[in-house]
Amino acid sequence: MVDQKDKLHAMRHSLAHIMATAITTLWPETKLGVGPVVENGFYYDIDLGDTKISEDDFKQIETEMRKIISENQPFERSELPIDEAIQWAEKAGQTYKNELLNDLKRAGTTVAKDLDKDELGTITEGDSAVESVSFYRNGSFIDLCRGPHVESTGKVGAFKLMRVAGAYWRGKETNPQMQRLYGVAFATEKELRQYLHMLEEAKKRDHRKLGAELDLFVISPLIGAGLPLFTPRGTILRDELDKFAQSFRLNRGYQKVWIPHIAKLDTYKTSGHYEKFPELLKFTSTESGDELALKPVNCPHHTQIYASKPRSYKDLPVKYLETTTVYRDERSGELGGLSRVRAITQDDSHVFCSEDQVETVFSELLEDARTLYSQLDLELSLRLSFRDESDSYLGDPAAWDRAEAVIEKLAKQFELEYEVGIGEAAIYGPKMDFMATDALGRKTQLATVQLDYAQPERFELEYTGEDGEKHRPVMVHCALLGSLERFLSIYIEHVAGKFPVWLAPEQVRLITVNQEDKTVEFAEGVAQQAKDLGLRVHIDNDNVSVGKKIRNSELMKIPYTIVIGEKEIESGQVTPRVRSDMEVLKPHDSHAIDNFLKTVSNEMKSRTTKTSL
RNA sequence: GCCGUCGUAGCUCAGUGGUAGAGCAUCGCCAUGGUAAGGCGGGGGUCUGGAGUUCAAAUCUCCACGACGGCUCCA
Repeated sequence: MVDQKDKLHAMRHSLAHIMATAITTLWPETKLGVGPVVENGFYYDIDLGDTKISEDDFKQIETEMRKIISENQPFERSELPIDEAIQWAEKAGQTYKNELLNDLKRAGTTVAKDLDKDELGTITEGDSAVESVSFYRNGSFIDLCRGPHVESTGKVGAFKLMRVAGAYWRGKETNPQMQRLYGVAFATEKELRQYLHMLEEAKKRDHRKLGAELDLFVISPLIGAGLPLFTPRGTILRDELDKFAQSFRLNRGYQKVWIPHIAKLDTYKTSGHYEKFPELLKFTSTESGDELALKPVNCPHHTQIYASKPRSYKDLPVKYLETTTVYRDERSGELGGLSRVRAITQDDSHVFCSEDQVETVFSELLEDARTLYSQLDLELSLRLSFRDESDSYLGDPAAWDRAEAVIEKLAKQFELEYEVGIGEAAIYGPKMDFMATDALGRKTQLATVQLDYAQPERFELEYTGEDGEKHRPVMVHCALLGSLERFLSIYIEHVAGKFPVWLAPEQVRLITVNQEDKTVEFAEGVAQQAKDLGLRVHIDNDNVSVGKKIRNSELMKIPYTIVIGEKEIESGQVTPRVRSDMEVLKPHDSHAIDNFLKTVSNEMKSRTTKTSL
């Protein structure tokens, strides 16, 4: 098994070399960057000066690659002293490789992050961190490379060039931008075809496509990019999800609050956001002269509710809950569908508590997140986001250490799978992020629980302790869904638009067989019964065929469709048509109308994903 | 913001320099129906916007805007 994985890795890596070989054959002036293996394939960064590769060139490159593959050139490894390697790079005009080699010589690494830390600025003659480097040769192509590779170019499996993208040299925005050519590769043609097929399937459940088809949200270029507008159906989804996520915390004594969406700029100067985030959206009120900003976070507002009166240790923990929208000026190229937007609605909560209450508050939220996500059928894992050694964090380092220790302890206690992300912390404290895995196996951060020692300090929050002294509370930030927008982008794709009954914007559709008064009146009666049970029901009385209306209902992914005609009016029985994905025990039974509606209503209340019809 | 691709009717798309098209949707008429598309007809486009080349531009060139895929960023 491990061998297979290593072999595939070598194939992909070898393909990166073969692609570089093809490109340097076609464009001899090409300067090469790096060409590593990535998930499902490989890429190579190249710089052709003013010439740009486009996807139209792929056919030519692929043809050249196949030529190299059919020649079955052996991959030969050789070792070169570092100084000779540098000479080679200079002679070949490979400036990027030259830079890498010099870093290797100087610091023994090419990892930019490590280099930044090191203060190994000078190279003394004859002294280097690395003695020699390895090269791989196939045909006339030579590349600095650690390997390993397959034996020869003929043994690389199936591949396809996918796309070309811009990528900064060594990932730094200030560096020149190179072109990155991505390819996918698998051991066999069959696996490649399966992968490409999976991509097609993923496209079908793209939340942007489903958002339009199911009439959930729209994005108007006039209103602006990254500012989605939710239709009546989409708003039902938002509200139901939000109600569900809030219910956990309401049960634990959280109290709802409300805040305005703007604040004086001073707020964010105090909180520290102003300094750190230039994307803060500010504007000036001409009347008062006050500088105002749209809120990029909710915590400062909530701190001021806390600070509005003296607090005793007996009041703690104080728990506020609010689903509200924050505004961030994300850069234009970063926006996309609902996953990155400029108006972000968070199901946010803030707890003000003493340090010895942190653990309880935190573990309650962990518990809730676990229940919530399992009910939504999403798998969770944890990422503990801790600080790195840079100085861009607020607050006392000793407090940070305590906080990080508490978080790691809880992660272990809950026996959740976790990884530690160094440098992923928020400016004011460490975080515990919940990574949800969706139906396509992709991991996204959704829920987050964050400890904060910094903001209570900055806003000078206090409570009076048992000892009669003033103490500083600790804040715990939490969003269980994260942002409603991003959550929906994942969730819509996870369920492919087939929402469980309790979330479906329309749960029951009544289709009339004809437009006679008798039929319409009967359907209206059924609809009213359904509404009385709290169900979301629509009547389709369009003057088209029954078959067509059934199809429309199926396309809209309505859980239950029932046809109303002579038979139903006389018998008072209906034969529900159940959406194709739902587990049905006895599909074509007929049910008394009120029993049917009650069953659906119970399914809604229990938030089940199965049907008991 | 940067690199690449794309922008034709509400949607999906055809149209390579010479009179703007199809399917679906919409509207009307006929058909009054039984579990995934009934029939016929009508309306709808400054071909994203602007400038240029040309006798002639949806089509070629440049600029702007927007969308998509990446990079960078993400409180």
